[in-house]
Amino acid sequence: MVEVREIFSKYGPDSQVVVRGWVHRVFKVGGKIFAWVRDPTGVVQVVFEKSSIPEDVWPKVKKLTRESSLEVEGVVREDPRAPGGREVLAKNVKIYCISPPFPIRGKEDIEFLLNVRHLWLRSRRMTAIMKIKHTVLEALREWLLKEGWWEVTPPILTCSAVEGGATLFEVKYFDKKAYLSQSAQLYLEVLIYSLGKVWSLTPSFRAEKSRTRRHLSEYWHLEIEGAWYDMEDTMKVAEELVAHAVRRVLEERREELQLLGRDVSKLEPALETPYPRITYDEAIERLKRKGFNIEWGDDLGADEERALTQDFSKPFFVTHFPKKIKAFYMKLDPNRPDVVLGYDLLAPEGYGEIIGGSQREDDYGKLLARIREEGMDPKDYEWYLDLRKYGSVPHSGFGLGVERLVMWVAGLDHIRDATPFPRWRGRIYP
RNA sequence: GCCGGGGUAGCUCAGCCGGUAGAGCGCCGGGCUGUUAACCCGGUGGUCGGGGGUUCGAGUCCCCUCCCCGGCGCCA
Repeated sequence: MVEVREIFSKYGPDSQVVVRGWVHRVFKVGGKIFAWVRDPTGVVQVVFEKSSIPEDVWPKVKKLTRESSLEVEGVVREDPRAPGGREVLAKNVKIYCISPPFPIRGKEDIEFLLNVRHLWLRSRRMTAIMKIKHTVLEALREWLLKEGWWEVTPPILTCSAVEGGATLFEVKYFDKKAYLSQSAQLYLEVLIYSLGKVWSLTPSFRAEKSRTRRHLSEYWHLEIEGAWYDMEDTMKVAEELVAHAVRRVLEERREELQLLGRDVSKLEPALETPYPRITYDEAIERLKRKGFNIEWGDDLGADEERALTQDFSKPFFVTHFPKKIKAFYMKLDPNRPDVVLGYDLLAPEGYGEIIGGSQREDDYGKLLARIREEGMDPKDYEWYLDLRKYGSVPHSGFGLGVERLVMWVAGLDHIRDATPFPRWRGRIYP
């Protein structure tokens, strides 16, 4: 058994090969049948000639359809008329399954494709994206393990909110109510007291009916938390981590990026760290100069974020946001208590936020005050507040949206394609 | 939640001032020994998203409703 890719590298003309896979496309021309056979590594043209295969096999080959599965035994030969310059002349074939007419032929609209997502995922485009995501995930893990971060496993079923109750998915938990995790952060904060530097990769859930191309209801969330880390320390982690992932993709997924039409020169500046840093104050100034009607204290909307990304050719940080637009757990800047020691990392080319992080409030009294200020019930955060009583230390962390990162790296125009089975705006099928 | 666009054959769509449903592709049959979205001939194809109303007559006009897509907000 050989991989299709190997026919174009390792196995030259006249090699005897056996390949198996799926019929990507089939053309029937008189006494010849051309089938493009796809496996996970590529596509090769297989030629069936009436005289080249056993007589009893021919009628079955005539029935081949798109996405039929088969195993072909044949000889490699060169032919300029074949895609890629090589093809396999079939000597024999075992057909596993003749498919009924395949519903996807390339002109379908997005709604239809989403309903047949289970079949659409076989496309070369989706395959390329999934391979890129694989490499991104591998790179993220590789970097963190190399740098001594402990991988931990926080719960998905949780008792409390992190980002606000309105966006929680509620589930039945025996005779109680529980919620699907929106973030592992609070649990990671628990674990730094024993492990110091921790990270996790988990699904996170947000019940917002977001109608944007940058939001999923279920997404893969990579979060880190480090004891004794201040804001700047974790910003360094963030930029090195992202740069490493981009480096890995550029090294290992060139072919896939090319298939997607991704301009890799747009990615190369991200290899070099540090990434630029601007404060929220400066962002507002820049936006005012660009003609935006925005005041200090306003959150950065999609248009504003997009406009800022035009000023940079690589990811960049925006830091020190007003406290009223950020979460309660962020530490206030001791020199300027109206802003937090928090940051976003925005990807260029209009992609925007891929990481959000901060130094955490480590003072019991101040954290309690912030919880009350936000109108939340301190009772729900008793265990979290405990962390500030028993050996509290300065600490910081961030969350990275894996699909956001993949979307930017792969140059996708919608986040739903950065995950095989997108859950967003209520979609749950297939 | 708000704003905009849409739902007609398996798929992509057309359907004018209301007059009784169309094309291309697919599929089926036939032909073709180099196809690259093959081609040629013949055949097949419909709860016009759902409900109600106006009308002699509704895909078309009106009301209600469901679903999908794009944008905003929220965030990673």
